[in-house]
This record gives sequence, C-alpha cells and structure tokens, in this order.
Amino acid sequence: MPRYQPDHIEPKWQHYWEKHKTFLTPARPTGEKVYVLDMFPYPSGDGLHVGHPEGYTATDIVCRFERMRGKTVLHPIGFDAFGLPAEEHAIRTNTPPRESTERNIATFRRQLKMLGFSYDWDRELATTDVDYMRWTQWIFLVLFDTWYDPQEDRGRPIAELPIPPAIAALGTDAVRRYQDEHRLAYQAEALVNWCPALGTVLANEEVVDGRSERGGHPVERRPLRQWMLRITAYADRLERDLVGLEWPESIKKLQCDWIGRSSGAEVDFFIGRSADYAAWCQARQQGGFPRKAGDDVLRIYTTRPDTLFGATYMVIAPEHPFVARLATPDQQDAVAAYCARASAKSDLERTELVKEKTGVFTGSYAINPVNGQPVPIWIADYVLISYGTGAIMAVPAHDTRDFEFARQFSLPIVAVVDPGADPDVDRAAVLAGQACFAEHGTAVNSGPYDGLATDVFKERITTELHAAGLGRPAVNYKLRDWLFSRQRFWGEPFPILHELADDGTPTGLLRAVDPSDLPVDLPHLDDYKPHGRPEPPLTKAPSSWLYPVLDGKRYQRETNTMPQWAGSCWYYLRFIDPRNEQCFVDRELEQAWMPVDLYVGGAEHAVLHLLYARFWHKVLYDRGHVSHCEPFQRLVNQGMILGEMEFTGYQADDGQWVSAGQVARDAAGRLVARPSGREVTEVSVAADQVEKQGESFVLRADPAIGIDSRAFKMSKSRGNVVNPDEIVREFGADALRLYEMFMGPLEATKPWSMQGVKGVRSFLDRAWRMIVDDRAELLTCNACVQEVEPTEEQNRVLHRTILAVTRDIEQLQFNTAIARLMECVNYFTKAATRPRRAMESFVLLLSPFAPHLAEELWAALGHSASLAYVPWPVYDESLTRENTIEVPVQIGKKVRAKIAVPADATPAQLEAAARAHDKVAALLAGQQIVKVVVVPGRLVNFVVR
RNA sequence: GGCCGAAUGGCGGAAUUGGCAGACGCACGGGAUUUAAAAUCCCGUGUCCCGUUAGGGACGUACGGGUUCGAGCCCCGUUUCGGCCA
Repeated sequence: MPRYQPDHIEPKWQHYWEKHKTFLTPARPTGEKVYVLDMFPYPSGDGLHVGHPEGYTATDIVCRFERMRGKTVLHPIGFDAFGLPAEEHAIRTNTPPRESTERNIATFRRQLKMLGFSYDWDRELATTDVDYMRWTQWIFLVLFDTWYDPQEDRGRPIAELPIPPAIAALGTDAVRRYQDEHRLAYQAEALVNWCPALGTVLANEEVVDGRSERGGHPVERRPLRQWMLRITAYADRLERDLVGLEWPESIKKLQCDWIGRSSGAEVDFFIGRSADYAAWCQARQQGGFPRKAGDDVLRIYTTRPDTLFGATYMVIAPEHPFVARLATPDQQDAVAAYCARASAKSDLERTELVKEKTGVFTGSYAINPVNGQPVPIWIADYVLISYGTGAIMAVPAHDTRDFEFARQFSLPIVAVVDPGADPDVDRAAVLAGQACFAEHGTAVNSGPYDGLATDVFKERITTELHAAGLGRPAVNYKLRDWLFSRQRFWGEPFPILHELADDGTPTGLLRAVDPSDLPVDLPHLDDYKPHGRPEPPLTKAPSSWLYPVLDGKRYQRETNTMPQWAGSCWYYLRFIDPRNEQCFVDRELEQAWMPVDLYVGGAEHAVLHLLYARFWHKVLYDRGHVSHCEPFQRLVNQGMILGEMEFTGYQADDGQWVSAGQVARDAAGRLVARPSGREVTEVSVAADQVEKQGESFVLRADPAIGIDSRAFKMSKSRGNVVNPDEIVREFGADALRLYEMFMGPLEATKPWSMQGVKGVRSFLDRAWRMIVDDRAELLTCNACVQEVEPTEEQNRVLHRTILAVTRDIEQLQFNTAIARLMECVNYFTKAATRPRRAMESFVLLLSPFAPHLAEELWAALGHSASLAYVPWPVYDESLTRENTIEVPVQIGKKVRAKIAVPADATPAQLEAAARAHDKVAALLAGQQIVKVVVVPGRLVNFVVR
C-alpha cells in the first residue's frame, strides 16, 4: 500500500473523523470562538457542482487552521431544500416533493462527506425539516406581532401600537383591522404572473419576455391577495449598518443601490373643478398637508421639486386607482384599451429597455400648485404603480423618459434649469427645449426662484410648499416591501387563520396560530397538478386541514406558502442550537457564538438573500431575541469556475473559414459573417491547430483566420460540466480541494483545467514520497527522514514556509500558500537527509488543504491520533535571517549589477559596495551622478545625466 | 444604457502594495534511469538581436499620455472582455 492511494486513505480518515466525532463542536465555546459559515446549498437533482467545493474548501481550510490555533470553531452545514424544482418534479411524477428532496439531500451529504469537510454533522439541518419549519413559522409570527415605531426607529410589539381614539371608538374589530394595517407582515393586493395555459402562477424568473419560460405561453399580470413584509420600514437601518461590516465594497454598494434611498418632496396637484381651486388652496393653507391624499388630488413624489415650473403634463400608471375617474367620456375607450395592453407587459418591458414610449391622454387636467396652470394628465406604462405614488409630474426638459414621451406626443417642453457653460452640454438646445438636461444647474422660467442653484431651490420650495399645505419633504426608496407569499405547495405554510362568518365567507379578521400549536405541517395531497385557478394549490387540501375549528369558531387556513428565501433568512441562528425544542435558539448560546465571523458564498446572493436575512435579524434584534444588530461580520464571495478553455472557429456551410472578428449576431440571433451576411456555425478547434498572433489566436493552417479563445460558464447544453465525483475517483478529494484552491484567487472567475488537477495531484505524490517509503510493503517512513536537527538552511526554508502559509491562510490567499508548500517539497525532496521535525511541521502546514493525506503522513511519522488539534507550527523569525543578501544596483532605469552585502548594511555601506563593484565603476566612469537613491535591503540607484 | 470588476509568457497565475517582472503549476524541449514504455529524477524555457563559446544588449505587464530617481502597481484618457442590474 505504500503508494499514495487516495481512494484508500480518504474513506479511511473520513470514517475515523466520523467515529471519533473529531469535529463535534461543544455547545458553547471554550476560549476564543470562530463561526465560519458556508452559504448552504439547494440540493438539486444534479448533485454537487464543482463550484460548491470552492467556497466550502476555503472555509474548511480556515476552520482546520483555527482549530490548530486553539480556537473553538463552529462550522455547520445544512440544506436550503424548499424550491421550485422539487415541486415541478412532484407535478411530473405525482410523488410528494419531500421524497425527491430527501433523496437529493442524501446525495449532497454523501458528496460533501466524500470531500472531507470538517463540518459538525450533528448540527445538520434542512429548511424542510418539520422541526425547522416550526421556528421559521414562529419567526413569521414575530414579524406579524411587530409594528414599526418611526419615533423610536425600531420594531415593537403590536400590543404597544397607539390606537387613535377615533378607531378605538369603533370597537374591537376596527382596532384589530387597524393593527393589521400596521404589522410588519400584512396583506395586500399585488400583481402576480398568472399563466392560464399552465394553470399556475409563475415566479418572475419563470417569465421571459412576457411568456412562460416553459412552453412559451402568454402570462397575464393579475392582482391577487398576498402577504407582504414591511422591509421598507428598515430601509434606512439596512443602509446605515452596512458601514461597520467587513464586506466587499462592491457588495455594499449593490445593497445601497438596491435600497435606493432618495430624498425629495411629495406634492399634491389639484384635480377637482377649477372653480374650486382657490377654495382648496385656502383649505390647505389652514389645514396643512394631509397624511393621506384625498380624492381631489394627485399626489406625486419627485426628487426634483425645483423643476415644478417645468411640469408640462402628468402621468399616472395604468393601474392607478384614479384611471377610471379621470378618463373623460370621449377618451374612455382608448384608456380602457391601453390599460388592457399594459397589463400584459412586465415591469421590465415597460421601463428603460423600450425606446418607444406609449401612452394615452385621459382628457383631464390637474393644476400645478406653483403657478396655477392646468396640465394634462396622461396614462403611460413607463410609470409604475409600485414606485413612489404611481403618479408623476413630467418635466420633459430635465428628465430623459419624460423628454422622449413629450417628443412622441408633441407635448410642450419648458426648460427651467440652465446648465451653464458645460462643454459637454448644448446649452442653447436645452434652453430651447430641444435637448434634455437632467443634472443640476441654475433656475430659469421659475418665477420668483430664477437664478437659484438647484440645491438651494429644492430646499426652499419644499419648505414653502410645506408651509402652504401643498407638499412636504419626503424620502423614497427603490426598495419595495417584500412580496412574501407564493402560490405554491412546496414551502412553509403561513401560521395564520382567516376567520369565517357563519355563512362560510371570510370576515377579513385574522388569527395567528398559537405558537404552542406550531408547526403547521403541509397536508397530504392526492395529486400535485395545478388546479387551473390562480389561488394556491393548498386550496385543494383536505378540509380537515383547511378548516380548523378553534374555540367553537370556524377558520380557513392561509393557503399561500412562504418563498424559498424564508428558510435561509435565519439558518445561521439555528445552527447554534439546532435541537432546541423550547426556543428557536438559546439566548445565551446565541450571544456566545454570534456574529458569523466569516461567511463565504456566491455573489449571486449579494442583494436579496443578504438583505432579507439582515432584515429578519434586525426584527429579531428589536424584539430582543438576538444580541447583535448585524448577523454577518465578514463576507467573501467566491468567484465562478468556468469550463475548460475552448478555441472556437467559424465556418460557412460550404466549410469555408470566417475570421472571428467578422462574425456577429443578427437581429434574429443567428451567427453571421459580416459584411456578406452569410450564416456561419461555431466549430470547436483543437489547441494544436491554433497559434497566437499578436493579441489573438489564429488558425495555424491559415493565419488570416482569427479564432476565438475563451472559457464558458459550465452548462449541460455546452457539455463542459465537471463532475466532482469523477475528479475524486480519478485524482482524490485532496487533489480536488487543492486544485480548486490553487487555480487562482478565491474571488476570481477562473477556467477549469484537467491538466492543472493532474499537476496538483503529482505534487501530492511528491509530498507522499518525501516522507513515505513507497517501495516498502507497509506504511514506513522514507529512509531520508531522520531523527536529526535541521540545518541552518533547512530551518530557513521551513520557517519561511511557516510564515508565508500562515499569513496567506489568514488573508484567504490559498493559491500562494500552496505554491509555498510546493517550494518546500521541492527543496526537501532534493535533500538526502530530511529531519523528522521539519517533516512534521510540513505535514501540519499541509493538513488544512489536504487533510486526508496529512493524517496518513502524520501516522507514518509515528503518531497514533489525529492531527486536527495539534498546535499549528510556530514561526521563529531568528531562524530565517540571512547574514548576506543580494541587492540590485541600478544605473538610470537599468539593473546593471548585483552586490552581496551584509543584511543589515547601512545606506552608506550599500552605496560604497555598489561603487566598488567593477562593472558599476566602469559604467559610472565619466558619468555625472545627479543623485543616489539607496533603499536599505532593497536597492541602490545611481541617477546619471 | 448604468454600476462593479478584469486585462501580465503558449495557458492558470505570482510580485512583501512604488523598488530585480514572470514565484508556483501546466504545457513544451533536453538529459538520466529503463530491454522498452509508463512513472520518477535532473536541467532549460517571455520576445528579439549580437556572439562559435563564455557572455552581452534591446524590448516587454491591453492602448495613449502623465507623476516619479524608479510604475504591472498611482493619476488622466481610450479599447476589449466578463459579471450584475435595468
């Protein structure tokens, strides 16, 4: 057995760790704690992808390293197991989704164990576990029981919500409804993607260009009762608290942009009879700006109140509640037709993407409060009901979309901002209404405000509108409240009951399931096929489940289910105390382990998952259930692993080559040659058929033909998917782990290379032979490994390796750490005598990267127990010092010589030594030295004229 | 279209953050070992030029400028590619 056989030793050590519970984490840390978390996977039917082990190996290295440095490490794993694919499978096969989910989890678990990750498997969980679901539902009830107090800027129990006397006077039902309006979890009508052909509601990602991704059937946008979470209440804190986090700046920025805070003003435009305008102004002057807009106004939100004088028309969204009322009789048909067309479009199609603006005039006018002028009210789908108030004032001179719309429909364009003398702007065109200018400038055509700078103007007019009761300062967010319900089976049921009247109709009153009655498990269904109505599939549940009776009252259970995000919003808390039956997590344990010190995962979760989890965490924090306001202290995104590098050429159907530079996609998406327009096809070209010419590759046989070279995302259709099972079978888990870390920086996107895996495997073979006698029958040390003290040079190499590897792991620079380990092996392989002590240190340094091999080598060196908790080698600086160092000497810009000097030579000594060097002296002769730059230990530079 | 990131040998990448460009690995070439091959071990390997050799020289981090004794790294501008969002 003395050859290195990973298929032999890897299962052996995995079994050892499992049997000895090597990585069992104590309930609470002893000494310093480290909580290292992987973004848990969705267990798809395809099994583990090579992208998964990248982040998982990185965190595993950190964990093994920190354990050896004496820290108590929490390193758990679980499965994000609700989700659409399992439900689709259930519909196709008519088997409960739980079955396929559990099968997939078993595959993932086997594959993760095969890779030797040091998870505490006793803490494993899946979001679909009924026991876990129970606490997800419990947290939902916390959200349901919380309202946001803007004064104290925190969530508080709904029982503490002040009830206005007018509401209280109406009785308990009115109070309950008032409370329901203020909860963080509330119901609202929201648009869903209803696909009549599939008989189901689709998620946004299942809709492509207004049609279903599967089958290409038309999709309608329909309003449906939904659960919403009031994440917007936390928008400011979600933005503010990013500051203290050790996250990539790019991710912080993404989150900020997603939250999209803007400040401006809300302004009311009067839409009553013009004869009543003066009276209305009077009333506003006295009564002030009302909290809720009445029926006699269109309330708009603008970030540019300074452009009010340029508002030449208004636009409301097709879904705006006033549409019907504002449409005059002669416009009614046109308006109705337009709104019907708009409902078929997605938000995406309605905004930037579309150059051509569409719209219809309602026939009505509003009155601009700054100058009393009537402005026409249009309906256009570039205004979304979900943003701001669903109505805008249009300032075509200073807003690009308004400008395009005004041009399209020949609406007046009045410039009210003078751009000044900016060379990039055609000032005359802007002032003439011929060009759009959306930046800041100086006010014109704005009555008494002319000449004010944009910022000053904004502030002044907002104040004055507020005083007149016509407007008020307002902050708006791009972030919308979180649509939290899905019309699906495979998700957590909401622990909510709808009260039924005696005749069986809902009264609109809600009742939360008592926490002691949780979990609400999913019912058994006879089949999972869509029932053809937009209502959730759970409406098909048996009536024993659907209609519980409590305290003599009949209820209907909520039939929406929670989205996949729900379970992943708090799993990191449950890992701390995964089997607690009294509580979602023990308060004291939570305090001991949180926050997560290192969180590693893909950048695709940069916005939503991280924002949602932070939101839940803050609610739990406000309600006193967790001790920190942020869950993830340090975040790192691993890069994508692409398929193997490919060379692609292009051929016309007659086999003639077309240079890559001449190939483009036409409007229909076909590949064509320019300028002829002939269709061409991609042809894969072998690496030995191409050669580099300048910046790009060309066909060796015909260098006039350019060839594309690039690596593609792994995909089944391209056939470049790498299967980790196969890599482990052929090269071993340690080789896979090491290769993924050696490919390049963790955060970078990098192409796979089978040759690279082979190279890393041969390093492991070399490491093995450095220590083991590969010709012996049994596991025996190589004869070169001896009980001797390391030489000075050996110590120098070893301790430099210790320093570099330690520093590199701390900085998550695994590729260079591995390079240092390789150098160390190259050095000691050449040595006929390899001191045992040095070999032991090397094995410990290698162990986080290739744990199975390291354990085996540790055993070969005579140890009987695992090295998992053996102290990390200590770096001794004094052993790495060298007496003499080599320093380059530059004359002008060129290195002309190297001098050997004592390591601690002073600048004067360095300069003298350099001048004394024959070649340097010769080159300096006759030159005028302008300056001498000496950097001790680094270089000497003679600057000559 | 917006934002973010990247660009270094045939390839993946390194460079103590302004101080010897190309560590380490792959690929390739040469040698040793072998009956032979595989495996292994050793040596070489950015491009070009001069030289029989020893050696020497010029150029070189996407492109164009700039700062500096000194730039892969800092500043301004450009191009290309990738990711995310729209």
